[in-house]
Amino acid sequence: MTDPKKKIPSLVKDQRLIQKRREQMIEAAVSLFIEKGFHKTTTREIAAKAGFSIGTLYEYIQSKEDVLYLVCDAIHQELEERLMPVLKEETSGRESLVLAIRRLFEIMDHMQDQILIIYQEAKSLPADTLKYVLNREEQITAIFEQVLKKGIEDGSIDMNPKEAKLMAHNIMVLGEMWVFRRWALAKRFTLEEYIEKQISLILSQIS
Amino acid sequence: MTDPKKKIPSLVKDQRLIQKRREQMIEAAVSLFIEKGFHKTTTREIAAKAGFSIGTLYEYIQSKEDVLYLVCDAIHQELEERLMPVLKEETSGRESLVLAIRRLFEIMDHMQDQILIIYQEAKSLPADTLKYVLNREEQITAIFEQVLKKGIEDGSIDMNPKEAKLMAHNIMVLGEMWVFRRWALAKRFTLEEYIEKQISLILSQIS
Amino acid sequence: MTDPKKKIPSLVKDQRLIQKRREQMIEAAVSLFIEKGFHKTTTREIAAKAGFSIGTLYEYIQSKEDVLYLVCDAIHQELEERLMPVLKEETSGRESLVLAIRRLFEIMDHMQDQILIIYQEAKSLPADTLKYVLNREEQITAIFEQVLKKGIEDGSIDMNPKEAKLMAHNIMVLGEMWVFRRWALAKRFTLEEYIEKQISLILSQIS
Amino acid sequence: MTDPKKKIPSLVKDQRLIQKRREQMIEAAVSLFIEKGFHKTTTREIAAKAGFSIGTLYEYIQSKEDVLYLVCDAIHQELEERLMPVLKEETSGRESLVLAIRRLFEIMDHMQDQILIIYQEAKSLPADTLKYVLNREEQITAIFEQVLKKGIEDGSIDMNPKEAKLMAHNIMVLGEMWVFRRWALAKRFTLEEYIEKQISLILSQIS
DNA sequence: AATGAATGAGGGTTCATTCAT
DNA sequence: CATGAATGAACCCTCATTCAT
Repeated sequence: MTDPKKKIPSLVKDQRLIQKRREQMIEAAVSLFIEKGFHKTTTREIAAKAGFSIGTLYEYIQSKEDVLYLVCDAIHQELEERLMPVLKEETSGRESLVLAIRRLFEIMDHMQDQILIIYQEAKSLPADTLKYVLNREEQITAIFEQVLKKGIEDGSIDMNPKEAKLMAHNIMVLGEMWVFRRWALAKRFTLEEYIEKQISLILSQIS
Repeated sequence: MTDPKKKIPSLVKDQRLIQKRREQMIEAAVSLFIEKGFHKTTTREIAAKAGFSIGTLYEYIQSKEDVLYLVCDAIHQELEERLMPVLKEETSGRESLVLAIRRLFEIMDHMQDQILIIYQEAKSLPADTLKYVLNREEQITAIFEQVLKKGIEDGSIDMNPKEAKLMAHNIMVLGEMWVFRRWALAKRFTLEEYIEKQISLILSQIS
Repeated sequence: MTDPKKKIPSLVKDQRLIQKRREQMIEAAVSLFIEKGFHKTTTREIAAKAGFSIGTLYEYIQSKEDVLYLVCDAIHQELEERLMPVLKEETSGRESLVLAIRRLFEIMDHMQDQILIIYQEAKSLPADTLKYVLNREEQITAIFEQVLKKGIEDGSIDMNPKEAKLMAHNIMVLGEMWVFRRWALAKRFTLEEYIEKQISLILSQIS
Repeated sequence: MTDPKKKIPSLVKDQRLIQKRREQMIEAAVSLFIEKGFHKTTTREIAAKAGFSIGTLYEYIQSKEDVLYLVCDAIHQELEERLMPVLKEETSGRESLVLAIRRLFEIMDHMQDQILIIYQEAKSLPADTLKYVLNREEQITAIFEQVLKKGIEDGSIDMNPKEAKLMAHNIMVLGEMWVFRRWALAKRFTLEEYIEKQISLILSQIS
C-alpha cells in the first residue's frame, strides 16, 4: 500500500549522514546523467561533483546502479511531491482531473530532463531494482485513476469505471510525450497550447 | 520530403555485398541489443553472431554507433513496410484511420523489442545521426496526420484540421505505450482489448 | 630563460608518489624504447617493467606519448646534469671549451642509447610537446655558445662572435655524430681518439 | 666495391613491370612517409596513392618494411645522382671539395624531407636490411674522403690523410645538420649563409 | 568515517597480410 | 597479373570496484 523502497545497504551507520551524503550524490548524479547519460558518467565524476572521494561514494552504495536507483527514486519522489498538492482542492472529480492533468503536464515540462533519465536509463537497472521503479510509476498513475473514479462517483465524469486505469495510463503517457516528443511538439505548440488541447481532447472522452 | 538516409561509409566497394553483410549485422545486433542493450553488447559479439570476424565488421561500418543507426533505420523501415499496405484500402478516412490504428498497434505488439531499442538506445547516437532517426519517426507520424486529413475532407472525421498533427502524435504514442508500459498494461488487457478500447476512445474525440 | 617543462596531468595527488612512479616508468620505458623503439613498445610492457599495472600507469600519464615526453625530458635532464659541473672550473674560455667538448663527447658515448631515443622517436611527439624537447636541446646548445663567448671575451678564442651559435651547433652535432654514426666511426676510432681528433679540428677553427 | 642492393623478391616475373610498379610505390610512399611517418602510414594508403590495389602492392614486395627499404634506397640513389656530376669538374682537390660541399648542402636543403625519412625511419628496418642502407651512406661519405685525398695528393689540401675519413663524416653530418637542426638554424641563417660559413670553417681546418 | 592509489578485465578499433576469384 | 574482401592478433585506454591507511 505504502511506498516500498528498495533498501540500499551502506557501510556507514549514522542515518543522518547517509541521507545527507545520498542527497549530495543524487544531485550530482542527476546533473551528470542529464548531461551525458548514465553509461558515460563515471563513478569518479559523481563522487567529485558530490564533493567527496570515490572511496566515500562506495561507503554509501554498493554499485553504480545503486546510484541510478536512488536517482530514479528521487525523481519520482519530486514528481509526486509536486503533484499531490493539487489533489487537496475540494472540487468535483472533473475539475480535480483537469487541475491534475494541467499540473502533471507542467511538472513534465519543468522536470523534462529528469523524466528523460527514467525513460532512457531505467533499463540499465538490475531486473529486481527495476521493479521498484516501475511500481512507483504505477502508483503515480493510480493517482489519476483515483481522480477519475472520484469523478465517476460524483457524476462529474461519464465513463465506465473499468476504463479508468487505461485512461490514467493514457494521461500519464500524454504528459511524458511532451518530454520525449518535444523535438517535434515544441515546433508547433507552446506548453500552454499543448495543455489546453490535450485537456480538451481528454474531456471529449469523458462526457 | 522523401526519406533521407544517412550514408554510412564502407571500405568495401561491392554494393550487393554491403547490403548483404549489413543485413547480417543488423539481424545480429537487433537480437543482442534486445537481450543486453546497446552498451553491454560488444562489437565482437555482433560480428560473431553475424557470422564474420571483427575485422570484417569494421569493413562495413566506421563505429559501433553506425551499427545502432543501421538498426534504428531498419526497424523504422520494417515498421513502415508493415504499416503502409493498410492505407491502400479504398475507404472513408474514418475507416482508414481505424484500420491504421489497429495495424499500428498490432505492429507495436509484434515489434515490441525493436521499438524498445529505438526508445532506449537512440539517445546514444551522435546528435547528427539522431536527427535522421527522429526525422523518420516524424514521417511515420505524418502518415496518421494524412489519414486524419483525408477523413476531415471526406466528412467522415469531425475535427479541426489544425489538431490533426497533435492527434497523430497521440496515436503513435498510444501505440508505443503498449510497448513501454507493457509491464502494467498486459496485466489488465489483451492486445485485442487494448486496441478496441483505445480506438473507441480515439473515435470519441473525432465525432 | 629558465627551463619550462610541460606539465603532464596525473590523477594522483601525492606529488612524491607521482615523482617516484614516473621515475619507475621512465626507467622502464627507456630500456624498452632502446630495445624495440617507441612504436613497438606497448603500454602494458612499460607498466609491467615499471612494476605496476596498466591501470596504474594511466593514473600518472594521459597517453603513451606522455611517456615519450617524460623520457625525452629525463634524458635531457641527465645530459645537462652531467655537463654542467665541467663549467664550474675557473679557467680560460678556451680551456673551458676543450673540457666541455670532451665531457659532451664522453656523455654522448655513455648515453648513446638515450640520445638515439631522442633522435629517432621525438618526432612521434605531438607538435606542441615536441617544441618543449627542441627548446631544451637548444638550451643545451646555448651552453656551448656561452663558453665560446667567454673565450672570445677573455681573448683565448679567436672568432667572430656572430658565429658562436653556429659553432655551438656544430659541436653538439659532432657529439651526436658519435652516437648515430657509431656504426662507421667505431670501426676506426676509439672514443679517446675521436675526442682528440675532433677537439684538435675544432681548435684549428678558433685560433 | 660496387653498390650491393638488397634483392626484394617479387611474385611478378616481368622486370620492366617490377621497376615501374616499384617506382609508383616509392613515390607514393615517400610523400606519405614525409606527411605522417612510416608507422602511421598504412599499406593501403601506399597502394591507393600508387594507383593500384593492396593485393597488387604485395605482388611486388613481401612486407611493409620492404617499402621502407626501397624508399631509403631510392633516396640515396637520388642523393648520389645529384652529387656525382660536381666531381667531374677538372680542378684542384680543394676547389673540388668546396664545390662538393656546396652541392651536398644544396641537396640536403632540396631533399630535406627525404633525408629526414632516412634519419628517423631507417631504424624500423630489420637489422639485415639496415646494413644495406648504412653501407650506402658510408659509400656516399667515401666520396668526400676521395676528394680530400685528391686534394692532399695535389697539394691543395693540407691535412693528415689518416683524418680524411673523419673529415668526410664531419662534412656529411654538417650537411645533414641543416636538415635536422633546421628548426634552430633557419631562424638565423639562409642556406647561402650557412653554406658560406661552414665552408669557411672547414677550410680553416685544412690549410 | 574518509581517502585515494591500485587493479585488470574488457572495450572499441586498426591494419599488415592472405588468398580465392 | 590484378583485385579486394576477409582475417584476427594486438593496441591503447577506461573505469567500476577494492582496501590499506
